[in-house]
Amino acid sequence: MASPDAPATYDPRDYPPVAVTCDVGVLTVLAGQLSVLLVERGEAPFAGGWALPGGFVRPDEDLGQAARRELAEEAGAALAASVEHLEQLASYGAPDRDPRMRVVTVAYLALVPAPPGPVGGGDAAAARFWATEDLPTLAFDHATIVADAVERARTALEHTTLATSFVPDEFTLGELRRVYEAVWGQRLHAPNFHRKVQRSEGFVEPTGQRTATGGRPALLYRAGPARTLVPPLLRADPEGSS
Amino acid sequence: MASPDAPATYDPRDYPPVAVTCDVGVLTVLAGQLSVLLVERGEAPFAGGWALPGGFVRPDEDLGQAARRELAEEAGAALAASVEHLEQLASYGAPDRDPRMRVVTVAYLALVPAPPGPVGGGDAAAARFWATEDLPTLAFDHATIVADAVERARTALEHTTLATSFVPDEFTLGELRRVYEAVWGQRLHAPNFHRKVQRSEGFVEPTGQRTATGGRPALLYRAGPARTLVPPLLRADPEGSS
DNA sequence: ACAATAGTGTCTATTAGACAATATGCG
DNA sequence: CGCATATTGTCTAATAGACACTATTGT
Repeated sequence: MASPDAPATYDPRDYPPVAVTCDVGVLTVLAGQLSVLLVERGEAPFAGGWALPGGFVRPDEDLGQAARRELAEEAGAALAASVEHLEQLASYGAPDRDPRMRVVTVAYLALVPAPPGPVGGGDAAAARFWATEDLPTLAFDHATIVADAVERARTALEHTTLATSFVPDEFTLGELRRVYEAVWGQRLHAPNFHRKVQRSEGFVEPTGQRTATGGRPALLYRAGPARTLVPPLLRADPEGSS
Repeated sequence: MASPDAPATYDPRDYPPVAVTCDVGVLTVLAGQLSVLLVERGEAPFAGGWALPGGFVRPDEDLGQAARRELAEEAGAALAASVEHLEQLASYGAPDRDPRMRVVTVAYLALVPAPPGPVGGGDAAAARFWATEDLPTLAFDHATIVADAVERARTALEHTTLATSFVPDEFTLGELRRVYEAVWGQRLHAPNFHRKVQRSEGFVEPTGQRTATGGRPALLYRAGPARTLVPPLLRADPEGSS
């Protein structure tokens, strides 16, 4: 780790202190909109502003553990328990990203099904989901982190089965399709989507049950064992090729 | 960042110190083998062992800058200058990953063309490329980081034009195909590869020049403006779908 | 009947993957 | 020539994308 013959002046103990935090971008699909969980800050800096849930990593805790703990503390145990997927997103460490001191944050991406009621129960003064298309001003560099989280989610849906993390245990293919439509921001052709999902080995498994939702009852499915989608489900036009 | 009402005991200044480092996995294709640059450690822990180039992030430096600086210091300016692509890979922060103290490392992935001569010129006692299939025992958790870097490179070649980072400015499609074969560890059908590359808008541009290499002279190409590959170039069997 | 959602059939243009064949250098 | 590598032609099975159509509920 230490450069083998770094000058003695670079003993880390001589450095100005560095803090390491974890921030979590919790995404869900709410009312047809890809949404992210934000908490209202109670203290400076950015007191009263909105930020991602997160906080300092404790001495004996791994980074992923810290992300889960902070999520439970700030957004409530119920929401933390509903997290179906948690992965590391990226780290952000611009020297001036926190006015108090040097802080490097390791950001995580979490996916949850739409919560049944209002979120809360955590320490934060307020916690709610915001449509990613209509965000308030965010503290620190959290707008960048959210943008990166959204982009990661978009590509994850192409190559993995993670879309099932946005729906309840049992779901219809229509619900799954609406997840794709919300995350990608584009309409999908229902009949073709139906077949492509079923052709992807291990993506979904029928339960045998049906639901009624105002039209013809739909078959219910469960997430299958596959984690990657072969072949991938590609967006029509990701954003140009260059 | 700070949990709005975290107990006062979690002021970061009270914590045992945390250090932040950057480690760089420099990949290249050497002698038909996907290879990674390792440096021999001069000091404890793991003195005499092999590790990724890297070191402590300095107070006023961004994470990516630290990665570039450490690379130049430990592997020589020539190699650092040949880096055609540098991206953040992931962060590693298990509490006991460094025996000296709590160290969180932000790992970067760099891609370079095969170096013309031996690497070196840096501070490290020794620096050389090792085939990723035949690595020595690595210090810290660097074996995990290398494995993640290799996996990232494999999928990057499917969806991006980054394969061109492994070859010189001007190259033949045969050289490009051999990069894919080395990184993916599988043979590719030359005629079909040739056409798929040319059909991918903006992947490569002909220079008009030719080379002779023992067979029919090949046309030389340059990297095109595209950064993403549409359609993607998919591996035959990535590793199963589940 | 009509609206609404689910699901199937089928056609066509495109593509992937395999193989054959040709091109052009070297000894 | 014979060998090696590059490049083009072409065929076939599979796929994507579009559209028409049928199915099953509630009002």
